[in-house]
Amino acid sequence: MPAKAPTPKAADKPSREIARLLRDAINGGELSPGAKLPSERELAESHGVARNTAREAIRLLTQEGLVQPEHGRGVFVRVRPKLMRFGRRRYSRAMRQSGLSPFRAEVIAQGRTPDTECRSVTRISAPGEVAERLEIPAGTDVVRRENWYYADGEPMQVGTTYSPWAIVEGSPIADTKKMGHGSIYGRFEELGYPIAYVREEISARMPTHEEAAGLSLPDGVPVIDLWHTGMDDRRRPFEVTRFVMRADFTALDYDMPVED
Amino acid sequence: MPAKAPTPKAADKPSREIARLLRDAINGGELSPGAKLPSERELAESHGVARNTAREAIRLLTQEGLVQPEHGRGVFVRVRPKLMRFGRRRYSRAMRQSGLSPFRAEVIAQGRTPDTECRSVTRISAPGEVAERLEIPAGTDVVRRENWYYADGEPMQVGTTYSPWAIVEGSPIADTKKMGHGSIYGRFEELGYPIAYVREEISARMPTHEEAAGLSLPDGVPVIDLWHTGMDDRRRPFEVTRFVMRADFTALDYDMPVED
DNA sequence: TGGATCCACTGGCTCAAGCCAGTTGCCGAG
DNA sequence: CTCGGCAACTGGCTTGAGCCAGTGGATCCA
Repeated sequence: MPAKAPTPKAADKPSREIARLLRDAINGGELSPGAKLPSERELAESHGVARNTAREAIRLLTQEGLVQPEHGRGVFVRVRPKLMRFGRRRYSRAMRQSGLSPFRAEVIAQGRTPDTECRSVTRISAPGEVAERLEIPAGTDVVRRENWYYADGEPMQVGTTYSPWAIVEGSPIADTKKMGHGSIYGRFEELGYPIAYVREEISARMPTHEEAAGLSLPDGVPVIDLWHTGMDDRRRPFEVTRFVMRADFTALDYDMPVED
Repeated sequence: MPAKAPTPKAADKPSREIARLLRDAINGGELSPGAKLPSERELAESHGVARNTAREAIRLLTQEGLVQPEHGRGVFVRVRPKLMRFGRRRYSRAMRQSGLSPFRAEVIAQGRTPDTECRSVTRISAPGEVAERLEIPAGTDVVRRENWYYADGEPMQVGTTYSPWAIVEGSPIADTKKMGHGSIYGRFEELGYPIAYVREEISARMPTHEEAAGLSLPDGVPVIDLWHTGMDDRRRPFEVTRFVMRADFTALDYDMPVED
């Protein structure tokens, strides 16, 4: 009869218990987005634990992306941004010249202001993962363009585009920073490479330090890592872009018919 | 001439410095995948810091997914699993009856053993995000099937499928656990809903506690959150599935023609 | 030989204390 | 009234200590 379970409650570790209480308060609406949590010291005192333990609870919630500490100000319930839906991830030839990339279109649709910046254009020898996708020998010369995409001034994604030097030599693609992403396929068409197929390979991971810093990512936000390959009507790849996107702002939609 | 920069090295916080050293050792190959790191106490002593500080360094690397602590054994360099590429995410009618889902195909291609388990089949009223996608009023009765997917016994993804009760009533879909995922579209076709279009909406995020526990996710691994909607030839949705997948094992490939 | 036990080792978690570094509002000098 | 500086907050990070809970090899007993 003594047994071992008078308290099935299992009274979790204090840090997890505090995290649970706060999580419930957030999900239950008692703490709404943007609200300030009690300070670490207050939490510690009110729960009768050391400050480190309260801190650990907050760390857990931060990792879950529920909450965001701001040095000197406090800990705030994260405002969940609307996901940017890069709607129906289909590519139409019309987009080719329009200069309206899926990114710009979506940002404008959300009533925000898009901005794109080409940070660098360089000629390098192709890294393995690029060469593979371009179906060229590793080490072949390629042009690398690094583009940053902003919404209301906040960086949202980085796209690094590679094209074989042999194809783009002499074209503005090879040396000009000023070139909207949307119109780039027009340039390729002039070069004899009309865009006809695209392939996208998607994975997700935690950002590296550099990415987290560059994209001003809060803790606990993963990135979507998307390799985009553009191919001509004979399925010859002529351009690959690696996008690194904030996962908390990004959703990708694909829509496709089922084949026979 | 005195200026302010005799030490541009900036001597980072000790925990970050230790993390950096370990990271370099891992990336540089001195510590190869599967290798055991020095214990927390050793690290602390050899760097002249408190154990907590060494611990913090390891926490950083864990969050980056570089390293995995195992209670009672040590901290190990993560073995980066090969991504499972759910190749060319196109759906062919042939798949309809074959019982060979993209998941099973990929796992077998990797020389691993797939397994699928239907954990529950229940009748519930549709949550908002399901109703929206099924284009039915929220609260309408739907059948919910929860499927778990394993490779070599390890859980890789969970798929929760919802279909309107009105459609599947009487069919094995509505009450049988034993039903391969691949063959489900055959059933729907019998019911007058041939699969003709699919839509997939993809985002990524950190897992909830339950998901992390259920999928035995190590710290610092995000999940891919994929809503899959199956539609018939008139674009009427009849089935939606929400997949939650380990991002460290998953890559999704889409291949599509560019429209005019 | 085979099995249970023990112990030295690992990470997990907490405590109490202290100093540093952003942020903000208040208050007093000009 | 304005501006500078201070003080009282906030989180960030470290220390050194202690106990708990898995792991796995050595050891001892039947």
